[in-house]
Amino acid sequence: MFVDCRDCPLRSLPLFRTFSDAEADFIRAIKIGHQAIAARRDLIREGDDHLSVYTLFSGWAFRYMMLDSGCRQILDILLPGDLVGLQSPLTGRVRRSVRTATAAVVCRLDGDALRALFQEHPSLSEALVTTLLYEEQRADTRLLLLGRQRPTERLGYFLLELRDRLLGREMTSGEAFDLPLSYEQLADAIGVSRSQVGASLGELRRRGWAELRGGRVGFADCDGMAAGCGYVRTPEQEVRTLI
Amino acid sequence: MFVDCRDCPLRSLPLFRTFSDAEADFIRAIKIGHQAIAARRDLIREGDDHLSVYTLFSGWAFRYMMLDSGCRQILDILLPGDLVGLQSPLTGRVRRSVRTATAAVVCRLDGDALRALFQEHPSLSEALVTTLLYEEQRADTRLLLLGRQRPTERLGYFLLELRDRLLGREMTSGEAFDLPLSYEQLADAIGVSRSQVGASLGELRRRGWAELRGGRVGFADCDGMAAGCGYVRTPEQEVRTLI
DNA sequence: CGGCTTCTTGATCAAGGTCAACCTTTGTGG
DNA sequence: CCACAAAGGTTGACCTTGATCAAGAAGCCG
Repeated sequence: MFVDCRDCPLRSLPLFRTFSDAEADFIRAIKIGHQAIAARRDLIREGDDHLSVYTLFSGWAFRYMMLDSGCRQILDILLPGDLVGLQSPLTGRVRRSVRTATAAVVCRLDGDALRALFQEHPSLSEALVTTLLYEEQRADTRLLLLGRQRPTERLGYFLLELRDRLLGREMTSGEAFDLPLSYEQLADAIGVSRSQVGASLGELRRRGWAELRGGRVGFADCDGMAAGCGYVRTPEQEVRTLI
Repeated sequence: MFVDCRDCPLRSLPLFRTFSDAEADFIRAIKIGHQAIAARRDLIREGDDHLSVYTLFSGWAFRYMMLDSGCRQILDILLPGDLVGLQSPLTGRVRRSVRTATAAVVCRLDGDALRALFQEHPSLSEALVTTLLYEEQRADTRLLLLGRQRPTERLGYFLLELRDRLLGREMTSGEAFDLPLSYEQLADAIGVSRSQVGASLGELRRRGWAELRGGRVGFADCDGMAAGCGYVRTPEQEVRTLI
């Protein structure tokens, strides 16, 4: 499978910045090709030193870190359009891994050639910095969540944030979406135990906010849930650049 | 007080990337001037929409977020050389605040003019992206810490990371340093309660790793402490750019 | 296709961890 | 000398965890 960047269905989403022809040509030139990956496979392993950069084209994945004790912390959920592994070519070895949650397709880019972006496409590098700053904002919010929120609020926030990100990618209407994550993965993402995930899901249901059944989350009262979980929508639109 | 960027004592630290003459001229041109700030003052307040960007010149500060409940989470400690508030001019309004811990001096830059950096200094924008990716790595580690570590390890990790960052700035010999943070601020930084900070400090002392007395941390066994707290030194050298 | 294994969900429970509140001590500056 | 802030410790109440188990779903293999 080879999808020309011009025809990339992600690119037409209003979520992503529009490219100039020169920028599109550049990205197409450093694109190596698409690559299909099965579910639950590591795309990048801690300590890897390779130079590839990927864009998630379809499917779900997540970045994570492990402790020696075997504990895992999921740092972020990756959705289509997200850039994966930019660290390697720029900062060298990285201490985190990336794993698919579902079967996925990635668009593989030549990491070394990507560095020419800064020399040749200033607007694109500004957009990249803006995207990174936006990611930083999301990371800060996750930090607040893990440091100062109760399990139920963490889970509620997590689900609401996912919903908004999926809305931007037109992957949900907003009422419900398929959540391809197990209890254990949810637990590792919000920093609680598996049993706590069960209890928190029960509480979300009891309050009439949301429900997880058969791998699908349904939202009954987003506004109430957002208020109860301290969720504030951060507009993602027109901020992200798709490389 | 006005310090010419060429004479900036921070710039000569091996921690920071060396600048070309053209880059130094550019930074000097967008520098508005130094500004002294008292301890415990907000430099940036949540929701502010101003266009200034700062570099912390001397003193300690921290980024933080508040919840409606009044809970605070300290997101990161800012040390001399750190860039503050880059988000505002690029992404617009931000949801976090920056407060000084000690009396501090900041170097104020024209945020709008800073955007010309991408057009005019490609190497500098690559260095900036690398610095942001390095910050992301630190944020990921804090996430792991908050999600999956016990209070004592969180505190130990926090202190070891601070020590390494101060070493890079030649602000400590490595044996001890002044820590201008209250118990409450430590608690807000590592996501535990004040009483837990006391208990954790006691445990660090009991294990013969480190001790906090009179606002000064002393390290007795860094290697043992690093092993016990899961700390892995991430070399900060030659990664950071000082704008 | 059927039977086997493995994984996931969802619950319960005791053990242990954490918090907010309170108090005393220490140190600082007026 | 006093007022005030922070350090440092204690307590009971509450929350979270890890273990365990049973039922169901999903995947694998002959």
